[in-house]
Amino acid sequence: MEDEQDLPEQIAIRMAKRERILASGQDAYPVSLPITRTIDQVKNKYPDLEIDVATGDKVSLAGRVMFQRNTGKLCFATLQAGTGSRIQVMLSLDKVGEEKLEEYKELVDLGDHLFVEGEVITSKRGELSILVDSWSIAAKTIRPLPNLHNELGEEYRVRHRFVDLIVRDRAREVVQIRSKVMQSLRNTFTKDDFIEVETPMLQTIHGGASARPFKTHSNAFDTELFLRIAPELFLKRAVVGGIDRVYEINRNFRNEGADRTHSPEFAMLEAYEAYGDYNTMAELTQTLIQNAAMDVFGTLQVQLEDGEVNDLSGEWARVSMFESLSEAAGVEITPDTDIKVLKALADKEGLEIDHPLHGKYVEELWEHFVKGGLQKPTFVMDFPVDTSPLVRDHRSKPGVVEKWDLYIRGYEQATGYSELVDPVIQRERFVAQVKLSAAGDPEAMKLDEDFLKALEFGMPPTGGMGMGIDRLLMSLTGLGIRETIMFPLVK
RNA sequence: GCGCUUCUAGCUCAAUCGGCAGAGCAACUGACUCUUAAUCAGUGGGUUCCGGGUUCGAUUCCCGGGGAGCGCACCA
Repeated sequence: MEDEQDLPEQIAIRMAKRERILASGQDAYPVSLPITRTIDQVKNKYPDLEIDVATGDKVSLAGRVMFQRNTGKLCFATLQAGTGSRIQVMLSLDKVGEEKLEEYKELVDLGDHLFVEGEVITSKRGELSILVDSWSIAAKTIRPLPNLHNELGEEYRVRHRFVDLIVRDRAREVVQIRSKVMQSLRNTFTKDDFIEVETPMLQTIHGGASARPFKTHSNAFDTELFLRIAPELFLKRAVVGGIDRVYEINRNFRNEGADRTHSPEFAMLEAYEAYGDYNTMAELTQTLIQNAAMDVFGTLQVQLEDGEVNDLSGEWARVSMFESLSEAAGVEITPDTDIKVLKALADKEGLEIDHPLHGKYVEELWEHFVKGGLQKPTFVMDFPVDTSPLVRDHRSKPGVVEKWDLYIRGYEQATGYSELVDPVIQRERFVAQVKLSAAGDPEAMKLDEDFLKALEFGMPPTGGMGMGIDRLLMSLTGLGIRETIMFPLVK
């Protein structure tokens, strides 16, 4: 650290206090403290004491000083636990003595962790308090907390999430909600006999999705490696190996733009079920999300940040992509519709699409005409074949594949397939992707020989689904993605 | 990647048609044994994001760079 002269005033003063504590033979950062109670335990034990009561109950506890009200001979402070619950402590001249009271006033700042021993009482105003017999510093804070009476700025919140978590209840709450949602998802899977695995994040060939990857280099293998854009191809290898019900919740990395709904690293859930198909995966997905809402909020009418309600109840609608598009566009559009007709329609609607694939036009037109109107949870079924290289052809409808996307409040929330398991067709699809890649599409998939070899050993009929965890949190809270991720990337 | 907006004290924000940079909270000194955003009196605290230019003088105007926010594009 720089010279004390150069430090901001408040930091220099606190550094000096730290020195004073150490010089007096005390510890500014003791390794352990004889704590007998948490703040929550005390509050739960005495929910409604009368005014001015002395319980005779001696406790010792610690917390962060959030408010201080120092007077001549009786000082008040509010301690906060990690849970956010708070309790008042009182230091009086007759209990702690003149020397320790002075020392308290001189050395203890807002933000410090304070340890106190004393009796549980209520003040003359009726507030549950600890009447302190003795105190010591539990951890000295060098930097001042921000002012608690204004909202923190957006950038400060994200760059100093540790401070945000101290001062803002909602920040702590979101962390807890996220943890509970993860737990609920895992419970649902466990009840359904799925097992959780972890597959490689460093890959020699990236696959399983259409996206630009992050590249890195292995010194040991002297080779280029990619951070995974999806776990899909490894989870399918697991299914080939007989892990019939398998899922993974872990991070994916995509070298794309970041905005309110996209983060370069994001948590992804993928699940595969042998002898399932895209219908059973739709049911599973609905169950996962509804269970999460019930487990975390106790309701399927989820209250969002802006006051709106996200209604997740009932059986979720299923609509066909081509049918819903035809209806909204007012013209019949099928997999056989000439691509020139699609291009003309796109031009007429002011869409700038320049892509060789028929399916790309269908998807873009669908997003233009239909997507925004899908507020209630809706499975959009049966996608174009040429944009879905890992999905099997529809069992009865020609020209489409058995794939759905789940939309909630206009956002893509999850996707599900009847997986393509025919190694010959899968090879053809990869070859088509390689041609796109050669034609300059940076997101086209690469041909993965090892994955094809796995399919050649026989993959059972399988349903698969993938869901963005951060997106799920957004649907359940109405927050932006950077608020659902505790430490989002900032430059 | 492109466009618009923004960056001032520890935090949240004012102000300047280009002329000594302000407030609230926080901090410091003092008073106060029932406060709770304690109160009262007083005090200090700034590379106005960085670099260059114009100017007697730039925090303000211009150019370049950086961070952030919003919109568009791409994507989940």
